[in-house]
Order: sequence, then C-alpha cells, then structure tokens
Amino acid sequence: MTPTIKDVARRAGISYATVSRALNGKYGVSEETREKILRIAREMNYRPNAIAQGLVNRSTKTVGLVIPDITSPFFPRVALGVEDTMLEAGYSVFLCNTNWNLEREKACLDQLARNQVDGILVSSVAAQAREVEKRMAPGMPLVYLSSYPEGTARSYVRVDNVLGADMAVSHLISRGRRKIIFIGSVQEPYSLEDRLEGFRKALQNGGIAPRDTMIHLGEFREDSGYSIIQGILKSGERPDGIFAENDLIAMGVVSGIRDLGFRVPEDISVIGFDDISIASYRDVQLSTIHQPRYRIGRAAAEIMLEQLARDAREWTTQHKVLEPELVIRGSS
Amino acid sequence: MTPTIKDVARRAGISYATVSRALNGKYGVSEETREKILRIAREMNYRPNAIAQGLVNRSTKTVGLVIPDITSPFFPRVALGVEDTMLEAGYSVFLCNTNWNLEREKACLDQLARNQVDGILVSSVAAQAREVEKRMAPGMPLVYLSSYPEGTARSYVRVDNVLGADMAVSHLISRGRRKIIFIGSVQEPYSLEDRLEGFRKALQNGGIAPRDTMIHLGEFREDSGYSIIQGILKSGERPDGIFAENDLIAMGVVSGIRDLGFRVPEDISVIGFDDISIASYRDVQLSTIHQPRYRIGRAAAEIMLEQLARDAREWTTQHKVLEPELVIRGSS
DNA sequence: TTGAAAGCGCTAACAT
DNA sequence: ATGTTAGCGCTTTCAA
Repeated sequence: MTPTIKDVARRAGISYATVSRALNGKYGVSEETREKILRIAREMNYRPNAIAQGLVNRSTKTVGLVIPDITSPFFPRVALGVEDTMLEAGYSVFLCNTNWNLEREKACLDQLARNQVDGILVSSVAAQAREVEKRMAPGMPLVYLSSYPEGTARSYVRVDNVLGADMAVSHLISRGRRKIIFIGSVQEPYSLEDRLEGFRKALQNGGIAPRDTMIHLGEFREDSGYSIIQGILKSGERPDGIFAENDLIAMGVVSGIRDLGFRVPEDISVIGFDDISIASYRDVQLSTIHQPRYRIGRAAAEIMLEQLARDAREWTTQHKVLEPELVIRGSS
Repeated sequence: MTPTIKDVARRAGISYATVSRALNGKYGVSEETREKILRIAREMNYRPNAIAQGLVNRSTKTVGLVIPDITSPFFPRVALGVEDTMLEAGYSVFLCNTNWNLEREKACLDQLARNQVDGILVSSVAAQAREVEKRMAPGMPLVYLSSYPEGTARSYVRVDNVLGADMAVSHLISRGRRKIIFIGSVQEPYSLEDRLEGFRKALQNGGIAPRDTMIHLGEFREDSGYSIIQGILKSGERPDGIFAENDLIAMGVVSGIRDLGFRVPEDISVIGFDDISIASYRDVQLSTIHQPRYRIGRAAAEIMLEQLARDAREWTTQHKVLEPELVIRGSS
C-alpha cells in the first residue's frame, strides 16, 4: 500500500541499498543518482518506515513522557517544555497520562518499553524507586520530573519547595503578619513535607515558634480552602496571614475570608503556590510562588538528551533544583 | 541487553517459533511446554519488542492524537477522553502538540506516519482537507476532532456551535435583555462563524434585527474582552447583555463592566462559551455554554476503533455533532 | 507438538 | 559508485 524503499528502488532501476544511502545522505552515491532517487521518492510520497529503521538502528528517536494529570494546571506546560526541547533535537514525544494511579503508571511504562522508546521522563507517583525502575532495562535513560521516588540513583529535576514555602511565609512576615496559618493537603505527601519545612523555617527566622495548631490539612480543591478558613474564623481565631499549599486552596481561602466580611489583604494576607493561570486574572490577583513549569520540562529534556548521547556507563546522575519565584499580587 | 525471544528459547531449550506461539496463546503448544516457557519468560523479565511485532503484524496498536494546544483549558480533557477509550481497547496514544502551527502539525502527522501508528485523531488547524490528507496513506484511519477542514470525506466529532450560541443568546433574551452584543475573536474563524450564526439566529427568533455594529472582534484573551467592553461603555453605548465567544473574553468583560461601576448581572448580563474550570470558581461564577470535552474525545476514539476494526473499504463516514449545555451561574 | 525458514522494511558490512 | 547479503526480533507458513 504505502511505498517501501524497494518500490522506490524498482522505479529508479537501482538497488535498494543505494536508495537507502541516498535517502540518508551517506557517502558513495553520485550526485546524479542521488537527485534522481530523491525526486522519485518525493513523487511516490515515500516515507521511511521508522519501525523498520528502529529495528535495525536500535533507536526509535522517540521518548516517553509520563505525567499524572494532563488536565491539571501544572503538567501541560511542563510537557510543552519537554516536547519543544526534544523536538528541536529530532525526537518525538510519546505522552502518557496516569491519572495519579500507580497501576496505570506501570502500564504506561511497560507500553513505552515495549514500543522501544529511547528514554523515559516520568513524574512518578511511586514512593519507592524500585517500583518504577525494576520494570525498566538498566540501559534505558530515565529522568524524573518534578517528583522522584525514594532510593533512586537516577537524575531528576524539581523545584525547591522548601525555598518556595520559605519565600512565601517570609513575605507574609515582611508584611507584618505574625499569626500565620498553613492550609494544605495530604494528597501529595512529598511536596507537602517540603513546603511544611519551608513554612517552619521561615517562622523560626521570623522569631515565631511553629506549632502544629497552625497547620490545617484538607484537599487540593477550592472548596477545601473555603471551608477550612471559615471553620477557623468562625471559631473565633484571628489569623492575619495564610499560606496555602496551592493556588486552588488559596482562592477558596480568599473567598471564605471575604464571605465572612473580612478584607484581603487588609485584614488577612493570603499567598498560594504554583502560579496557575487563574492567579493572574483581573478579579483574582493572587500572590503566589511561581513554579517555572516550562523550564522544568526543558531542563529534564536536556538531561535526557545528554543521557541519550552517551553510553549508559558514562551517565552522570544529575539533580537539578530550580528556584521558584515570589509573585506579589493583590492578596498580600 | 534486554532479552529477546531467542534468549527465552535458548534457556527453555526449545525453538523460538514455539516460544512465540506460547507467548501469544496460539494453539499447538502442549500445556506443559507453555507453562514452562511462560515461567522462564517471566523470570527473565522478557518483554516482546513491539517494534519487531509491528513490522510483522503491520500494526503497532498505537494511535496518534494531534492537538493544537496542550496548555489550553479545552484540549486536555478531550485528550483524556481519547486516551481512556483507546487504552480500554488495548491501544496506546501518542500525543502531539502543534502550537496552533500548521507547519508543526504537518511535521507531527509525518512523524506519526513514520512511526506507523495505526490511526490518527487530529484537531486540525488546516483550512483545507488536502493539506492534511495528502500526507496520509489512504488506508490510514483518520478522525477529526472538534474542528475539521473544508472538503474532507473523513469522519469528525464536533460540538454544535450554532446551537450553543443560540442557547446563550436566547438565554439572555429570556432574561429580558434586548441590547445584546457579541464579543469574539477571529483567531478561530471556523467556530467564530458558527457562533455568529447562532447569535443572529437567536436575535431574529427574539424579534431583534441583528446588525454588524453588535459584533466586536478582538483576541482570545481576558484583556481583549476587558478593553473592548470598556471602549463600548465609555462611548456612551449601553448594552444590557453580552455574549462572549469564550470564557476568557467573558471574564475580561465582567471585570471591565464592574471596574466602570456597573453591576453584573443587574445592569448587564454576561455569558461565555466553553465552561473552562475557572468559570465555576466561587469568585467568578460565569454563566456559559458547556462543551462536553471528555465526551468529544470518547466519541472520536470510538469512531477510530470502528475504523481500526474494519477494512478501509468498509469505512463509513461518521459525523457526530454533540450538543452543548447551558450553564447558568451568577453573571446572567 | 515442534522445528526450520521465509519475510516484514530497513541499514551496514562486504563485494564488485 | 553500486550491488549483494546478513540480520535486527518477531510471526507465520510449511515440514517433520
């Protein structure tokens, strides 16, 4: 149906090895023949079968990217960074979505391995490195993105969550806030831990003793922030600064505060984390910690390209920790 | 490095043809041998090379999905619908992102074809079917998603934009609005046309003569909606209902109105299109037309699976037009 | 029930 | 400069 290299060779009246050479720009083909072959190939709308090439070359010029949630405000821009970088280098990206589901993540990893991708970038939900790495050939380049499991010797790229939380809370303190509360979620234990650490660190630096009563955990949703802050305010407690573990929660917090008649930021300052696109909207104007999502993707892809270019024995484990950025808007 | 079928055969002391049969559950292998082979394969962590299988079977159990913008509020959920459906049927999905760029779209299509995907789902930015279809083997299943080029004989799934716009504007009229304005963008000419048609239709049904002065075009951004509505109001014009071509514009419109001291919805009702997640946020509460994004993806994938199961000569062109839904919130 | 061998489309080593 | 051929990992006849 679709023409193969042999069809082109037949039409050109020449051996198909020569056609292969001409098509791949190798030496040892006369200029004349090369042009003729190229012309005929174009005429026939010939496209090389990457599957067959991959079988011979043991490389498919393809990498897999596994992310937990394509519909989140976070991962798509990361994916874009990966894709742009890999595309520039001549690779295609095979994107898989795991729905925060470890079983589905494993299935994706298997599928990608079966499809002979040259490397895998993964934002894993696994807690232990073994869970993901045991299903991977040891020679397969693997880069973790934004989160990484315990006990891995592989490279990763992530954002400094401790620093980000520290920046957020230090900012609240610099605004004269002293009664500061953390509202977060256990949904992503890994980043929670780091952000809590940054929270405590900033408090101590500001001369405030961190206490567990300052920490409230719910879910990663707007509602959750809304009801938690309302519970706090209705109990008579009067915080003057809120650090929310992400922007969704922060938005709920702002609404919850305003709905009870308090003012943001005059009475209570609020700051979130992530800098999702809503945060900058005119009616929202949420202060937050910006995650360089696109750059996370790019950095991971660059590490991947390095591994791809080297033999597995020459890999160096790279840990790239990107700095987040404080974005001050109207809520603090 | 990674074990092949021959390694398994050698270890089992049996020909690799038999191993192939055993692994694929074919007849003609004794139960005893089969179990032994399966056990050894598992022990060796053998995984079949899908590339090699694809070469023989002429099927890679993989489809390509080409979308213009992975970071938009629209496409990721569509992609999720596609992915879930294809995964259930044993296919993997190769996702590509074109950045609304026709050249990049063509490059994606080429890449996918070279990688021998079994079919392609595409939300194309091409105006003419030839542009995308001429680079595709005629036997390659192709389904258009959410938009489709002129002159195609292929199947597509889309939302009824005329109906959606009609619903939106009829709703404004039912709220007693008579001085209604359309604010949109030329960025996506195809959907613009349909939504304008629905706009005019609803006006006529409501006994209002549509005029070109009711139509204002800018860009698909919040800013654009903001400045357009402010221009209108500052000129002294006093519309009482606004239909924005998408939610981003609508949000800008709401802000623009409020910043000039008018009330939404008391003075002016506003309705958008798409139902992006922000629209339902507590502080936004935008009335809008909901697009069944996930179902669009599912429907397209279902058509794809049908084509995949049939010979190209038995394909039937399917046009699935999904109905949008009116969502009334606080802005109208 | 099992094995031998051809062949999928291609690249690369070896001949000519 | 060009042709011949082996072989990548696998499935599938055809023979035994």
